[in-house]
Amino acid sequence: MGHAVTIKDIAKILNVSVSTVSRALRDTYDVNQETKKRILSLAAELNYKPNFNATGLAQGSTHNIGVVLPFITNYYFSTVITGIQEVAYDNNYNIILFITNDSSERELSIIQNLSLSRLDGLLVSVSSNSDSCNHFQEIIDEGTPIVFFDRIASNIDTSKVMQGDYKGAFEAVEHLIESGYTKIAHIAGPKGLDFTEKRLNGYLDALKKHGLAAREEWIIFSGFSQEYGETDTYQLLQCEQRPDAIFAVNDRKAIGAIVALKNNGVIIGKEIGVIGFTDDPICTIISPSITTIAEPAFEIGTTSCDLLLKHINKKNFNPQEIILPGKLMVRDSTRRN
Amino acid sequence: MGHAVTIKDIAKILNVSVSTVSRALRDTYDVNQETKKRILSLAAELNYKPNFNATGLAQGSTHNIGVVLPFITNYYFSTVITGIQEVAYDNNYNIILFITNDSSERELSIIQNLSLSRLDGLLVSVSSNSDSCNHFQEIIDEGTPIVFFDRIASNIDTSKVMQGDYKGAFEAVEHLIESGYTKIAHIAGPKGLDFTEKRLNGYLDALKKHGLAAREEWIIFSGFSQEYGETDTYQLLQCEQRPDAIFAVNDRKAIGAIVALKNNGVIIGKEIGVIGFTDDPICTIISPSITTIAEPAFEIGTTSCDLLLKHINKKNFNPQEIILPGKLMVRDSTRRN
DNA sequence: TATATCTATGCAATCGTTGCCGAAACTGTA
DNA sequence: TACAGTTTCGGCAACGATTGCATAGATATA
Repeated sequence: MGHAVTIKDIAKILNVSVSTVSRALRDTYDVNQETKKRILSLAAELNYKPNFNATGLAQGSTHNIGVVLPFITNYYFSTVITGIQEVAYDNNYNIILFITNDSSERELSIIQNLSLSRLDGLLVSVSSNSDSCNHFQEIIDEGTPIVFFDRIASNIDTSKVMQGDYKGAFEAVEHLIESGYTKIAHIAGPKGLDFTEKRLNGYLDALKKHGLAAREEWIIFSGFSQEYGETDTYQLLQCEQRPDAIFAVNDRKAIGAIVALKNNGVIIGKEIGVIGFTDDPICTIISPSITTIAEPAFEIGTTSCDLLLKHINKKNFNPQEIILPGKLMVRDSTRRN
Repeated sequence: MGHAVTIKDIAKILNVSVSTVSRALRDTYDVNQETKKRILSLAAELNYKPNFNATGLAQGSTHNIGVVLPFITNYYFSTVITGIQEVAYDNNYNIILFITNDSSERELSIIQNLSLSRLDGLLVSVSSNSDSCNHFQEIIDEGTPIVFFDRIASNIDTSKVMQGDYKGAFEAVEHLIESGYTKIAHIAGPKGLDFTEKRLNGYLDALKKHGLAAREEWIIFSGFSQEYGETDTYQLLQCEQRPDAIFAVNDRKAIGAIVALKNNGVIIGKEIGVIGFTDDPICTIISPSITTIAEPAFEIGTTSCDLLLKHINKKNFNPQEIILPGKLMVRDSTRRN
């Protein structure tokens, strides 16, 4: 109904020019204290809200940032978004959500149809099967900053925020060793993926540091789902040398391991220890509760958004790569009694 | 770098007026087939993207819809959003996310600071402790349509999309009865909440239909969390007449019930059946797996978004209230052997 | 008193697009 | 040939805000 109040309305009522109103509102030019006060109070009274289409047009900035990610239906990503949203809200930015369903085609289509005029910057976690990242480079070249988080495009020169996969894995395995486990298996992610590698290396180096052997049959690469966790575990139970602990690349696979071990009557913790990665809330619900490395999802969101705002506000902000440490959460699945 | 290509650039290159280009691009006015073809192909070649700030300004519409909800870190809401996003994407709308953290103050602050000029419409699920909904009415009065989903503001005359709480509860209890349980308890939500009432009524009516008694001591009102589910269940186990089945108002409380029953050595399914509501993925992970009523979260998202688009596009679209049915998912927690 | 300086404000162009009005250029009809 | 009717298109004024430039009036300086 009616129409939203504009600076013109205020100008007419107060019998001043629109430019005066604009300047008073933005507190940046010389405006008589008295008139400024009148303008501000009338604006408040009329509940004036700037039209962002107009400001966007005039000064080339909207207060929107785009968030592009594979899913939001899991603990990790939804928590990251909550972190992003927190910083964005505090800085008066809005977030526009783009979900790729982890499909590179969808991702490409989203990026290509993106109306950059609507966005001041972009926060992205690339879909797992997208190989080429030229489309991101083009956006950066056109002047819209991008910050990558979690699943990064490593060949693009911009800020990136990741969790400490290597260190987290190292710490996880070291925890197993310190708890007295010595025959430690790893059910890993798909080969070739960045963080599969990093977590694998953390695992290997922890073993090496403590003089433990890494047997090839104890390392299984497969998908990320619970089902893979189960089948991987059944395979481990067939090994000539049966392991006494399992480091899973993520919590879902750890859950699969738990299920498989239970099905085989193995007493978890006592006979075989299990540790995961992520700290999905399920870890505390399932029995036994699962020891895991908590990923700093919320902080990943806040840091990424902070960085992006810096890129937006300082033209030539130097790209940063930030690695946030995980945190060991000790629970029942690695308690020996 | 450079600047995005505009309609003016195209006009200059082709030596036609901007209005002709605009018309050709929008395919709505009379433009010579030949020139239209030239314009379209040049636009494609130059990778022209309309500036939404400008179109928004000119015709008073952005292609943005706002989504206001309490959380996104749970299965239900993140799935709803995924549904919303799906429809929005297909119709070339973007979604801007506002998270209230389930706080009415935050909700109010968000709504009051909303720049309506940036939004064509709003999809909202109100925060649980917000009593007054005047702020929503004001937005509607100013001409921005709102569609409520899940947690609705019942006194506002606009479209609403909900799940079938009453029928779902009815069906859940009937399933228990058909499975041979006769002494059915209900661990409910907080008193006074809309869907606490509806699920309670479904429970009561199903009992009545089958000539079963509803004992007061078998109905416990408390919070929504797993912990409440546990304490409620301990309380039920103390009852003079011990129930042989529990209908939980949601899955989290059902999980609590499972935990409590396990702790007391009760064999779930055989001695006491448990049924939940939502179909959180945890239901299939936990053991025993939990029978539940699946809420149509994704469909709630798509339907709400569909409705909102109708409100946006037809000025006086008649508000509709849509109730989407849940679906019984039978699992181990209600199998008697 | 005349001139320089400053403060406070207005004017008008601009951002990219839409949409109304009307003018050529062309077609068809009498 | 004259006139009406179509097509096709250009001009121009919005939309709401920002901003460089100009200027009126007040004040200070000589």
